[in-house]
Amino acid sequence: MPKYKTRQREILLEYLKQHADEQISVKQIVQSVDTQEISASAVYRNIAMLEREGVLKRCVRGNTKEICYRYTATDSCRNSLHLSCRVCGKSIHMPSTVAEKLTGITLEKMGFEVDKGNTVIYGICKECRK
Amino acid sequence: MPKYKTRQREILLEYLKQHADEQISVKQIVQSVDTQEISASAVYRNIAMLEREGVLKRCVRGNTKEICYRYTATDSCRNSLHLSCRVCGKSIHMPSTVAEKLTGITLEKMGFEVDKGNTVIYGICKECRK
DNA sequence: CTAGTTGCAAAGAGTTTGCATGGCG
DNA sequence: CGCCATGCAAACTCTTTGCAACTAG
Repeated sequence: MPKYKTRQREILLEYLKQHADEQISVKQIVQSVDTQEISASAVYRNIAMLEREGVLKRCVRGNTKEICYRYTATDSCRNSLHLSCRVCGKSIHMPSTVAEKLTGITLEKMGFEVDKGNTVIYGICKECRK
Repeated sequence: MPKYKTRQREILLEYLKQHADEQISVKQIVQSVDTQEISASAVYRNIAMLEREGVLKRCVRGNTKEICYRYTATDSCRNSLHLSCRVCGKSIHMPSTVAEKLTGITLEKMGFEVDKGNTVIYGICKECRK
């Protein structure tokens, strides 16, 4: 939660919301947003802050060397497991019926309580497997 | 499989074997090995080659910004899921019987093939739940 | 001998930081 | 007005690359 509301922050948040389903790198953001509107350093500073605040979650996309972020303010993400394709970078929401099954097994067999909102399962999605 | 066997490569492979259980970044390697023995650029070039050859596997380490590698000539870690406790920080290895069950469900229900070596499930462990 | 490999230094790429200016509340 | 945020440019760090010298096979 930023202290002030600035035009730059609105632009950045708007961009992030529009890409809420993807995992994007800061570099990508910097290259996508209009540099006339928001400078690179402001992007970096804001991203770091949003990560600190828990609005963005750091994740890694398999086939690049870049650290990526996912926008997690929309609480659709908060309590569900996500699958992340290391090939296309897509983030897939796992239906709660399936998620409950997985977390149930983990709890039963391992005594481990899965934090769904914070767990990302990496692998290869249906389309990319073909 | 390198074409030639050089002293630098032996040093690097020796280092990697000794850290086979860990996920290390190239930066770490560069800082650890004796620069008198092997230059940074040789480390980078060799790591890239070993990755291409499948000897090293790129993987994700949760809380850092670095891309890490794991030596996978020994396939001990390659095929197992890990649980990470948010409270005590412990990393727990999940037995393959349980892991197979989870990945099986994910594949069946979602068509998603889980990359076990790269996935970390966050949550709270048995002891910390009490 | 030949082709792959190395070290060095320079170039690149991405990210962080210091500082003066600007703007939100 | 006070403080936080921004833009710019410089500094930094990590990584890649060009090139001449070296070396394994």
